[in-house]
Amino acid sequence: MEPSSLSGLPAGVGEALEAEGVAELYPPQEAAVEAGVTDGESLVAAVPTASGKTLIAELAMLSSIERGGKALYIVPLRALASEKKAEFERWEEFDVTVGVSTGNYDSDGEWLASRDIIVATSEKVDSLIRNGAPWIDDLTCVVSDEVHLVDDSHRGPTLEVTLAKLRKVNPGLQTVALSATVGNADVIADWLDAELVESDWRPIELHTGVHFGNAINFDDGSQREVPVERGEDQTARLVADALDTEEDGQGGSSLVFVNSRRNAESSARKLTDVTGPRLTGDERDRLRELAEEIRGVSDTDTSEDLADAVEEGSAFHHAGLASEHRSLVEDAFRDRLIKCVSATPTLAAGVNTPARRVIVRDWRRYDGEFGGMKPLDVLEVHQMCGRAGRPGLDPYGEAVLLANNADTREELFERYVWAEAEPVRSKLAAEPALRTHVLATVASGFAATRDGLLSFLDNTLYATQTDDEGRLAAVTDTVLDYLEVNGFVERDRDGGSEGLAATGIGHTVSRLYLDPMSAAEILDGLRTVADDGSGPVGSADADGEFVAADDPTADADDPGFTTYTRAGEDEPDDPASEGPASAGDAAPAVTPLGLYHLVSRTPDTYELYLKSGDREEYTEVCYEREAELLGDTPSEYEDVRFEDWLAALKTGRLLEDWANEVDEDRIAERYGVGPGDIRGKVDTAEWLLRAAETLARDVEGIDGDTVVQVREARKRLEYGVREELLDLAGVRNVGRKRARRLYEAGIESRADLREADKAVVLGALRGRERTAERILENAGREDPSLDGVDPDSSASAAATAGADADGDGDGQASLGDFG
DNA sequence: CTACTAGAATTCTAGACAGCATGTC
DNA sequence: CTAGAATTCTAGTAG
Repeated sequence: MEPSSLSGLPAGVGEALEAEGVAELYPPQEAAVEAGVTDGESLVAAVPTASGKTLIAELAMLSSIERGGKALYIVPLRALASEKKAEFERWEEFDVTVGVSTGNYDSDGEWLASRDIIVATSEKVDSLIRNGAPWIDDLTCVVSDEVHLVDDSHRGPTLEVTLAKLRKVNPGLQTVALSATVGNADVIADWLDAELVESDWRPIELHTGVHFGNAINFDDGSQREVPVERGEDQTARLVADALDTEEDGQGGSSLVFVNSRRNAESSARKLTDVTGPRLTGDERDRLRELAEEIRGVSDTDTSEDLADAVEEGSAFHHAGLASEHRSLVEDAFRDRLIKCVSATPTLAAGVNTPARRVIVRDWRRYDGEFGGMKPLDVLEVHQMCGRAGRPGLDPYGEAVLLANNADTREELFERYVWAEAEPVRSKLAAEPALRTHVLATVASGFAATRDGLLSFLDNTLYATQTDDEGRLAAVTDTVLDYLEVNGFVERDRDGGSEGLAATGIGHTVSRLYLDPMSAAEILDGLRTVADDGSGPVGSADADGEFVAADDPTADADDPGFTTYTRAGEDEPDDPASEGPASAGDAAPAVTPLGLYHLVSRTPDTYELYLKSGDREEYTEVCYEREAELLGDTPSEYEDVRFEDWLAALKTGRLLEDWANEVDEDRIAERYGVGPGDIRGKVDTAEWLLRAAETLARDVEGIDGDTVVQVREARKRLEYGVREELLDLAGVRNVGRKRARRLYEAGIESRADLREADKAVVLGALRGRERTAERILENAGREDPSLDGVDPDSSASAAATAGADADGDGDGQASLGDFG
């Protein structure tokens, strides 16, 4: 089928596709057209990666727009949002406009409403629905990319509920779901009332095989000799083999999947022996430049190690890297400059980074819940293998699993090569998921009664595939109890069907996109500042499930029997809850650490891993600074939550260090994290503190002064500075480093910048004239020009004595009069 | 006394969404 | 109840 023969698309689109080189639709695309994607039919396309799924989505969206509609494209990752946007922007010449909305990158709401295609993450869509984005009910077509992720226990339920809501708001909505090949695509199609297109067809052949001994055995029966001498590294030989096999005059790149960050780093270092000697002089030069760029991103060991490897044509890729690191590596790999990337699963599901040869070195990964090394899901391995074969560059792709004995080889064939991906299963009926979504569903008016709620939930994948009717209702009831006890919903049990309504604070929590348990924890923590009450009602255990306050061992899977009491109501043994605190027993002061610890122990923050020795170290810190921690410290010996408390304390200290201007490399070393982790933690904490500020204002019984403390703690995280630099760091182009230097030179505030001796400013900024001029301009100085000014060299030395310069010297003067 | 190495003991473990208002060194 | 690879430590040996 030729693109130009398609009907229903904007005029010229078919021809444009042919001009792009799409002479014929791929078979799955043709099947999709036959199933009616261009006529507004809903469709589930379960086809391999890189077999033209995106075009199916484009056909659906473009035809929908041609009929006067509006399309939404839901992606699983923020990084994919920009990738898709760039892809869709080629339709702008046909007057099809594209907008993006993610937590990172947001076009403003009104502008978004005028776009024809909107790309967003599932969480963002959920949030937009909660906040009543006006264009939601104008949608005529929604595409859900990688729908098989509904299987993910953490994020899957959001996608599931969001799709259900979109379809509820908009009954005629065309739903196009793109999925990897999974065991039960028919069930997904059933759920979405959609046609099903299922296919294994790929535009580039994929050979999957297992290497053991001296050869790779492929699934088609063929063999490739890759001898490995004793003591030689299997992976290295396979990478070398791919590089030495020229197609199109170039050797093939490899992608090595390993099971931990450390392995990724050490693998990259080792493979440097393979890639380095095969580089051309020109490549070396370009790689050296790239390495410099990488070093410039961050001055941590991680960054340094990456740069060292990259100079030799090898790289590693994992979530500890800063996002700039990641895209530098991805781009250089796509440009064939980097010959081999050793990666954790970040690269299996992320942006498009194909390689000639994919090597799945580790097929088991540590899983604490499982209690050991757990074999990867078939789906995950298939996704990794699917990265093999670069369209237009490779005649075929090769995916190789590694075995170190004959038995393992057979097992790998059985388990992965021949196996079908497992069926997708909804994870909705779990407390953490329902806690959030039940509240949001009630708060945004999708249900006003318990029956209404259950019937809404009946539109989810969970309902279509469960055989246990009662479970969802049972968990829902548990969650409703929790939400009621914490004051997020009100229940009216008088009528025939129990009435449900979100309270004011419940609405706020829903709109802020907080896990209700996070909100409860934060509110409780902030309240202790005022009245030192007892703990929250039901507290998070390691999984974010909640357990009854009076029975920490309650089985969360058996929700029927837990009961809850309002905080402080009947806990006679707790002396703290008896009567008001005596006059001498002043409320504890709020410190940044207290707040950082508070948000870090919330289920919305990932826990840092406690290494050996950390337990002792942080137990000590915990006792030293117990007065600062908000809420009651669990007992070291009796309470299972103590471990989590310490992990949160570790995170809290990391944040405190950041706000105390500790260098990035120091923090990375001290906490055993990468630059990407630091940014991630700081971001999350910033977000939660902002939410905390809103909550604190919205709710009674929290001191206004506390709100100010929360804001300051947040701002200090935002800029990564101590209190006295807040004003300076707010000036554009002034970060934590420059602010500190200016301050040491006696320039302590924005006002000082406007008045100060230019020579001093220039000296503090180490003679960078352009930078200094920009900063002066940004600070609002009338005459920012630095022509003919010589830097004052004494200003670059730490001159604390110069602090008596003109200006008020109060670095935080502007803090209170905001908002 | 140092350098080296084999084997034992120990260590450590993937990923990443959201709000809000504008810009690090 | 359950793992395994990489790194570090240690003891033994050679130089």
